[in-house]
Order: sequence, then C-alpha cells, then structure tokens
Amino acid sequence: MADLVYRRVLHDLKSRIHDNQFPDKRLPDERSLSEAYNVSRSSIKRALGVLANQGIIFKKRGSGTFINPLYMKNQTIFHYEGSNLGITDSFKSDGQTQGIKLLSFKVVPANEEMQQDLFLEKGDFVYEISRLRLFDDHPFMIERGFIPIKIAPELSQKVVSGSIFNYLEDVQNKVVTKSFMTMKVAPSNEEDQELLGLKPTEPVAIMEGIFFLDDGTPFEVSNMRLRYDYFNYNTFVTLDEE
Amino acid sequence: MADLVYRRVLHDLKSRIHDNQFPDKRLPDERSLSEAYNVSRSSIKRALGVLANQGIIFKKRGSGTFINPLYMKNQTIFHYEGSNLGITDSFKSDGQTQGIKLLSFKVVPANEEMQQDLFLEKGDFVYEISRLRLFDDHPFMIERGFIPIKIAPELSQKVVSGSIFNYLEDVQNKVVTKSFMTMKVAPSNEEDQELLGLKPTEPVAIMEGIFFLDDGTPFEVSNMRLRYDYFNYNTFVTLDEE
DNA sequence: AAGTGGTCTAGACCACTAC
DNA sequence: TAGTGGTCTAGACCACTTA
Repeated sequence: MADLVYRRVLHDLKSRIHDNQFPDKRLPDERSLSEAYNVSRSSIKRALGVLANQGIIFKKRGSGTFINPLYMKNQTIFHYEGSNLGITDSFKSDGQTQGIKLLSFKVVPANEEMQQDLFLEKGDFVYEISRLRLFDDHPFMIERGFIPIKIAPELSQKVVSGSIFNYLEDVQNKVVTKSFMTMKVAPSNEEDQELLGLKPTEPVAIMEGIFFLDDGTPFEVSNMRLRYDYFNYNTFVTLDEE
Repeated sequence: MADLVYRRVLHDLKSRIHDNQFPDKRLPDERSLSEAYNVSRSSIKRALGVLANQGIIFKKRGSGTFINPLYMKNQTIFHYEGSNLGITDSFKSDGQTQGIKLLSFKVVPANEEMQQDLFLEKGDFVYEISRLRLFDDHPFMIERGFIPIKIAPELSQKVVSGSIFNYLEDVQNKVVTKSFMTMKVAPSNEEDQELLGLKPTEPVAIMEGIFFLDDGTPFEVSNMRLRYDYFNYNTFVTLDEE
C-alpha cells in the first residue's frame, strides 16, 4: 500500500512543504514534477489532488500550484489528518475516563432492512449490541449496533464490553475505513431521559451509520442517541468535483 | 462545464440510481459502462469515484460496484451531501418553493473572534445579515451571517434577500468551494420558538460555518438554527487517502 | 480461470493566465 | 505566444473475489 507511486510522491511533497522547501509558496509545474520523480503526469496529478483535498495546496489553472497560507498558520483548525471513525477514539480523553456499560447482547435474525444494509441473505443472523457510553461516569450516549455473525463469528460478551473496532483491528486484522453517517435531531423520549439523565425539554442528537471494512464490506449498522450537550461534529467540506 | 464527459456519465448514473434502474443494487462493471457510454474506462472511473466519495455507491475490488442502501433512505429536506455548500441549493425543491425573509441587514464593526475567522484587521467592518428561511411558506431556519464589506463592497438589501452565493457567482465571478462547519444541538430558545413555530420541548440543530472562496479567502461566517425536523446531514467519511 | 476494480503510463488536445 | 493545469483516451498490468 505504501509503495504506490502516487503515495510516494504525496508523502515526499508533503514533507517538503512542511520543511518549507518551497519558500515562494509555489510548487513546480506538473510536467517538471513528472520528470523529476520519473513518474507519469497522471500520478503527479493524483498526488496533488489529495493535497488539494486536504486544503494544503491550491491549483490555479493557467498559473500554477500554490501552498495554502492558511494551512501553514492555523494548523489546529484546518488540519484534518488522522480522524477516527471509532467512538472510543473520537473523544479526547485528557485524564478523563471512558466507560461502556453493556445493556444487552443478543443474536437475532436480520430483518429486511438489515439484510439490505449489511448485504445479508434471508435467514442470516446478526448480533444486537446495546451499550451505554459513559464519560467520566456520566452517561452520554445510547448505542445500538448490529453486526453480522458471519463477519465476526466469535464476538464475546467481554469483547463487546470494550472497543469492538480495536478488537477487530488488533485480533482479526480487519480495519474499518469508511462510514456513511446520517445525523438528525429529536426531542428525547422516555428511555433517553432515563438512561441519559435528560429533562423533557432536552433533546438528543441521533447518528445512524453503516461502517465498512477496507474492502467495502458493510460491517455494522449503528444507531446512536447522544445527549445534546455532548454532540459536536466538525467537518471540512470541499466541492471540487460536485 | 456541464459538457464534460465524466460529468455527463455522473449525472446520468445518478439519475438512474434515483430512478431505481438498478433494482439489484448493483451497477454494471466498468468495462461495460465504458462501452455503453462510449467513453474511456478512466472517465467511467472518475464518475464512479465521485459517486463513491458522495457515499452513493461503494466499490468492492474483485466483485463489483454497489449502491449504498442507506443513501436511498433518509432523504429529508436539508441535504448537504457535498453537492453544494449554499443553502438555497441544498434543498430539494421538487415543485416546492423556497423563500427568504430578511430580518435585518446592518453594518457593524468586526469583533475579535470575527477578525480571526475572517482574517480582518482591527477596525474592519462586516455586514450582519439575519434571515429567515422558508420552505413552502414554512419557516425552518434562522440564519445570521457575517461578511466583510471589503470582500463584497456593494451588497444591497435586494441581494441579501436572495441567494448570496448565486449572486457572487453570477455577478462577481467568485465561487465558494470550501467550508468548515461545526454542528450542535440545543433546546430551542424563545426566539427560535417564535420564529420557527416550535414547542418548548422541540429542539434546534445549530450549524456554524466559515465559507471560503476558491482561492482560500474566508468569505463568510454563518450561524444557522434549524427546526429539528428539517435537519438531516449525511456524510461519508473515508480514511483512505490519508 | 474468469471477472472485477486499482494503478499507472504516454500522449493528445483543451482552457485559462500571464506577458 | 508560451506555459500552466484540466480532460480524455487506449491500453497494460496488478490484486482481489468468486466459482
């Protein structure tokens, strides 16, 4: 994976940018880069495309490719590297503790919706895992996840009481790299109010997602209900390609 | 712009997907598409790549290209799907009407936070534009935006009563292509309840964003409060290209 | 073994910018 | 007019999945 041509170029250019090797904030033109790296112009383009997506450079047709001055300044805000799809790792824990309380752990037949979402056949089974997430002993999220048993046949109660993604990666060498999420807002229902300690006027954020493995296999559908005051989603959107 | 090959394919495939012309949730393979559209496989790949980025399809190496089942569900009104940064264009208007009611339009000095976000100097001024967005005559969003006067010196009351982004693009040839957004949830306050017609138990979604022009210039900071039942944000996160 | 998506190349032509 | 990035092609080869 790391020996791909465009990736080699990408990493090299990135470190050269960080090393300030382009003091005029301008990169060489694509044809020169192609020659210098001894790769095709398409590969250069691909590497530059990734950098542009990350907001590190700007291309201006007809004039050249330039380093984004904002990127070099305000690194904290605009830097989008190493985000994480898993919940356990999405919360900053500077000394605070995260906890998981297992509410229920069952095996159930996949309903029709689930069959579609997870690419299952009629009669396939899924784990249904309900958990309460705690942050410094305060519950902030109800999580109900469904995972096909045929993808992870030996999930145990112990495993689902911890980070499932970490288990998968460490033990089974499966990596979750994509997710499709949809976010909504709703008034809290009675279960929310009880489990999350909310007043009737206090709402929840709802995140539903499908998580995919590296190869595109849908791995889990998850429904998450969060205390409104623990929800904060940041995103950097670019529209280069419509 | 619209006559690009990959865009033609992209739009065609997109509408075929929406029309449910692939009932088995599977697209033809790339080589067949290439032949069917009479374009190169690279162009097919590019179109499919955009669809994949938008989370509409996903590709499984070795087996094929499939439609994301979650995408077809959850099609509410506010629908950001990376297709457009502007609000006016983010709403599906199949016959429905969108409206904007101007609440206030002032010029004020930029406070310190604004100076940072919009890269302004001490003493610079910004427009403060408050608007109520309507959908089929129902208010669904309160929008308060701040734009530096030095970037758009001749904004008029008429312009800010319509789509500012469209005005910029059509009249000034400036295009907004990037944004940094943060989303939260909160109980509705009295102003929300009055303007959006909410009950005290009904919440709002809050979106705050900085919008950037093509060349990286920050153009607007905006704070948006939406009726909870009009909010639905879909996003597809990939950790692929690092 | 056949079929699928992924990567990469070499080169043509186009559209825009700067001088 | 020269130089830049953008689009597109045709085809080779690789990696993975499925049977």
